[in-house]
Amino acid sequence: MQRNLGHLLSLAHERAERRLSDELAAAGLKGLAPSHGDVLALLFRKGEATMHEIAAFARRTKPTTTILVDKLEALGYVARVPSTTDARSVVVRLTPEGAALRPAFDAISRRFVRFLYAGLSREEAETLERLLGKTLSGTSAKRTSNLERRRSRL
Amino acid sequence: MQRNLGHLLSLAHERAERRLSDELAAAGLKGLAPSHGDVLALLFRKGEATMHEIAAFARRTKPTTTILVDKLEALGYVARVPSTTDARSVVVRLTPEGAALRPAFDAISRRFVRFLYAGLSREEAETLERLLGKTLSGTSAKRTSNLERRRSRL
DNA sequence: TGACTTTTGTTAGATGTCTAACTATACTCC
DNA sequence: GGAGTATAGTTAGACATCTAACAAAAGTCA
Repeated sequence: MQRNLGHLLSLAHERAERRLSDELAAAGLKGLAPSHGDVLALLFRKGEATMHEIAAFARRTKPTTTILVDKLEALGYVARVPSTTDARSVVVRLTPEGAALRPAFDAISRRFVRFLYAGLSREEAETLERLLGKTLSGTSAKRTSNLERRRSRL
Repeated sequence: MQRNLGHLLSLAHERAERRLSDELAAAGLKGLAPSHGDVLALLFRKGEATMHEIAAFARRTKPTTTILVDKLEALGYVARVPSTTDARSVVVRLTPEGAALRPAFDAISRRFVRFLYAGLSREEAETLERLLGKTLSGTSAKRTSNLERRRSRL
């Protein structure tokens, strides 16, 4: 049990998460977790997104997404706007304060990638990604489909 | 950001955790999380352990370990016994009920390993482990040392 | 058109996790 | 041997996360 794949996966994942949290904190975004970063990353890319889209992108459940966006909204980085095309739907947009985070975020992202791949040659990195991808195939990789799976059991 | 190592690591880790939770639930241990499994795994191996040893093995903080053991104790699987050699210390032992879980645990463990390595040849598995290990080196891998690091900053 | 189902998002409650702070015991060293 | 430091665990409080249950709007279809 000591050096198997499960253990290595845990270690690697925890290491990555912690690094990201530390980077976020160092950038003055002390309260933010990696998940909040995912939300912002999507908004930087798309400008705006519904709760549903954010949940799918960040691979979190809808309740979790609600809380994630609540926090970003409380911090003034995003705003909820009612959708004009679907009254059930909420559109989340970056505020000017949120948009201003982009340069810091891009820097964090670059440093994080450098951190992750440190010590690996390009070929090793590709092999690692390929093999990791291989273990993933065969199972649904999206959180959403996990939810569906569970639901469909009933 | 979409197919990088960080993302793959998240997916692989979440997939593994979920599988383990599902296995635990399927074995009738519905309330138990993978961390509880780590505690039990150590006790199966060593018979008994202090809170400190459990924390190190499971790579959780001491408060988390307290709560983990609280739950296992409430479920009747372990018991806290005061240490005879160190009055500060607590020794955690398996109860007969806890010891009875062992066969089910071993089965889960075997199935989990099979699940993790499914689709990988032996050579691929070794390569994956080696590369994953390589990304890990250079950073402290133990949770405990993270705590130390933080403390020593002050 | 109206009933049934699906989808969107929130609320409620639980849980594992963390940091900070505390108590109590053990260790160190002059 | 007593003061200062280190170590073992717990408590308190916060937070991200999940499942279950809900409200409201949209889609489906006879």
